[in-house]
Amino acid sequence: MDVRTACLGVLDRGDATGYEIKKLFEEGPFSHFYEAGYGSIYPALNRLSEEGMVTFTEMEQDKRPDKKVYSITRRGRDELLRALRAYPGRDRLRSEFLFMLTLADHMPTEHVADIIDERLAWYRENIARMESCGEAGQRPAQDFVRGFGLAIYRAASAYLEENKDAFLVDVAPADSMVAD
Amino acid sequence: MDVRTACLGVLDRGDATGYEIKKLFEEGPFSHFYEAGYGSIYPALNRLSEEGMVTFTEMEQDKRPDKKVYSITRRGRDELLRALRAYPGRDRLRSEFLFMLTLADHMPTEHVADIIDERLAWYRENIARMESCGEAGQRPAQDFVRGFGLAIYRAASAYLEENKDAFLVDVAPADSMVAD
DNA sequence: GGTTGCATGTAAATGGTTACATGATTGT
DNA sequence: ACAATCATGTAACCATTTACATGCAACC
Repeated sequence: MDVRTACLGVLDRGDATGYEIKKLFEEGPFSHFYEAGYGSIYPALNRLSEEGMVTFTEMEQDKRPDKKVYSITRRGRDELLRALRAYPGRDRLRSEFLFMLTLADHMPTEHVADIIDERLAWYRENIARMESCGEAGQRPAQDFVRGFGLAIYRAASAYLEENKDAFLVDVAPADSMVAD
Repeated sequence: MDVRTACLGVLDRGDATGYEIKKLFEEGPFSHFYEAGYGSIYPALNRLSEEGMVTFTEMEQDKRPDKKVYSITRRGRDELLRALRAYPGRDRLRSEFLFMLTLADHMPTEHVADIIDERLAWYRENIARMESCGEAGQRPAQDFVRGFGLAIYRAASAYLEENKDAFLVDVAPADSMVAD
């Protein structure tokens, strides 16, 4: 699923600017399974608009830069529905965090602890954000997916909290390898 | 973390061919947080070897194609250690599955059910594979990361099992939108 | 005076996927 | 007869990241 389709998915929920789409990806209901930068969103919106999948209205604003508010068109919605008839491809995850932990025996124990603590803090923040923003049943689909993300973040942080100390002890003796 | 570094990480555990590295990514202890195809692994190994990060021995085999067994060098290990001194970047996850579920109200309920069931089957397979292969404490780091992956897969499949039916009912009335 | 938020974009570089090419052996 | 496993690679294509460019307002 490329940025193009993801933008159609966002615009299906309501009109938005490129800037807002980015915010939705990083803070809204998509944050835990999607992200994209301006460098891919803006070109995607331009292409979608060339193809007639979206339209936009230019809005002048007071004391703010002009903005383009995008709306999905009939054709865009058809395209989206077509994508929804298929089966989803596999998730693709690339975790530098887990990769590094795999090699924890080559790192000073303190650094391993730092990395895990940082990650725990990140989970806490994200769990809090996801719990607060939009608890009330807006759309069932949204709630279900948010619940899924929460369940995973909670499991991940619980695992780290429960096993972190034992792990650090297990890995600690290998510190000598670093001093080598 | 690009394929280059990931290959160094694998080779740090022991010598391997490009083919074996791919298998480790897709079935071994890296399967739940990394993947790469031959089209990126082979060029990465060639580059690493040009740079002196790895060496290889060509092995002729009976009734099998020749193979190149790669070993990490001193320089390669230094490079790897350098990468481990940094803090990991964020995980990047892109889930077409969750994206589609977000738009479940545009899909026939049966299709949603199919997708969820397929995903549940996938979790079951992977949980089984991860539980069997290498339960015994090989290296603590490996175990810890495997345990993390398992915890997450279990949480994900539990969530789907527990909430799937209610979700399908909640989303069902919107079927009319599809018939539109 | 510096940072953050709003707002849009481009160009180059990176990095990865996909499709192709080859070919023997083993299993169904 | 056909598919899968072992084994290595290239070339074209694609998508995405990163760095850059602009500029005002609000806040600290």
